[in-house]
Amino acid sequence: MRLVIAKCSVDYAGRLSAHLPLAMRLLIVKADGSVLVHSDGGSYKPLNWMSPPCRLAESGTEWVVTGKSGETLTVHLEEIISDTSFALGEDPGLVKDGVEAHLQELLAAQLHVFGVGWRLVRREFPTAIGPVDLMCRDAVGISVAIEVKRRGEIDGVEQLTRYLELLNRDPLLAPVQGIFAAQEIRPQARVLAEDRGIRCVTLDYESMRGTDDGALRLF
Amino acid sequence: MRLVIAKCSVDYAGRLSAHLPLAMRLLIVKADGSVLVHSDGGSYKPLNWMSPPCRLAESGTEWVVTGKSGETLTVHLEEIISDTSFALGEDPGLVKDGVEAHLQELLAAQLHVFGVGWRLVRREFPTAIGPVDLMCRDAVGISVAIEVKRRGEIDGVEQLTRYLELLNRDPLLAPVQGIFAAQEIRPQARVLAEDRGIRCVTLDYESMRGTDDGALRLF
DNA sequence: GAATTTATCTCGTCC
DNA sequence: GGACGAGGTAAATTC
Repeated sequence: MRLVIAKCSVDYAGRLSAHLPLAMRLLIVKADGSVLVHSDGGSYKPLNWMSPPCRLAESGTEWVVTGKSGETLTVHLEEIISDTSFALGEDPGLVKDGVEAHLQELLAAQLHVFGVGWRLVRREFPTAIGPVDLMCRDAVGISVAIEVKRRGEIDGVEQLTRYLELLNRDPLLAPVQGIFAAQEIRPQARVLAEDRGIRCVTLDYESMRGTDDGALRLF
Repeated sequence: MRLVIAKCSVDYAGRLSAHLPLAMRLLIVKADGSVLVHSDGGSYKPLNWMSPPCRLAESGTEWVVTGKSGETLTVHLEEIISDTSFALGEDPGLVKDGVEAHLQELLAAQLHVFGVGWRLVRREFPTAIGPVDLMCRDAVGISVAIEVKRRGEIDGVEQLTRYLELLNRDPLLAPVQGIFAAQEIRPQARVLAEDRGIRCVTLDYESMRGTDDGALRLF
């Protein structure tokens, strides 16, 4: 990664034409050749940029970055304050705790959506064939295994069915009921689930976020 | 603007939770307090960031950036390779020649949308009060001044009126007709233009792009 | 791999 | 100031 602080003007010609008048800016040249032009404000979006794949041709005080489709970013360097390079290496990348995990978390805190008196046994309840998303007991103490999905499809019903079959062999747990909970449940999945005695619950993510217990209401 | 090259791990907690494992990265702290975490690849989008307005609290090897709604970006610095600051000053900002310039370009190549036998005299035809977007001659040699806008409003009609008034004083050009061409022409602007004998033409940008002469089909 | 949906969207414009 | 839509959208997910 190369960082250049310089007084420069920049022109872009591609889908649109854009021009940046002469000013002091940060130029970033990444390992893949992409170039970002940042000012000292605004959002994370650069004032101007060239996305990879692209090629940087440097000649004197002019950089010409050419993109895959022929679009060009031209940088005229007037005065270079700093020009440094660093070897950063590969980045392991961002890990997002996505929606499914969050839904599971919200549900664990709001078991009352299934009925009063329910209590959580544990999240990610371990079994020999994988963890059950939520293991609970209802008001009268019946075990309930809940499979949480963002989109409820047949695969998810099959998965829950396998868990239920296994769990029902355990005399300490049996009988175990099943709930298939998802933001959206496909008709075929619903038919299959109900045919197998599995209750289907569609979840309203937004309202669950809004009516949570407060600990999750930070944002 | 402060640039830090450091081995760091980053956590974001806001609308979603996200984590960046330990790796060497570029940290940018802008004048408005916003923070960007960039790797040496990917797009112009940072791996993680905090948008202004926000507040950076630095304590030892930990940065905690808190956003307006309470969301936080936490950076754990393991090893700092470089830490430099620069005064960049205000940026004059991006000038997009975007659609208007492109429309002018397309129109110049497709004068037949006005009528057969038209020819272009020149684009950006200079006058004492500014350039006329397109100066043409129609099939019988009458001069036509065309004002091109993305959105046709009264201002544009006034502008064209001033040009026409000036151009019509030139015996080599007069009489000069006017055309007000825009993707969308506001009713008031249309009324004013037609009242002054200026022809209004609405342009279909997409179809003009689609039927261009090929030279413009680079992107 | 193409099409569709999402986004800590950003950014402008209109009302 | 909020609502609405486009974006050099980019990126993830579904088909």
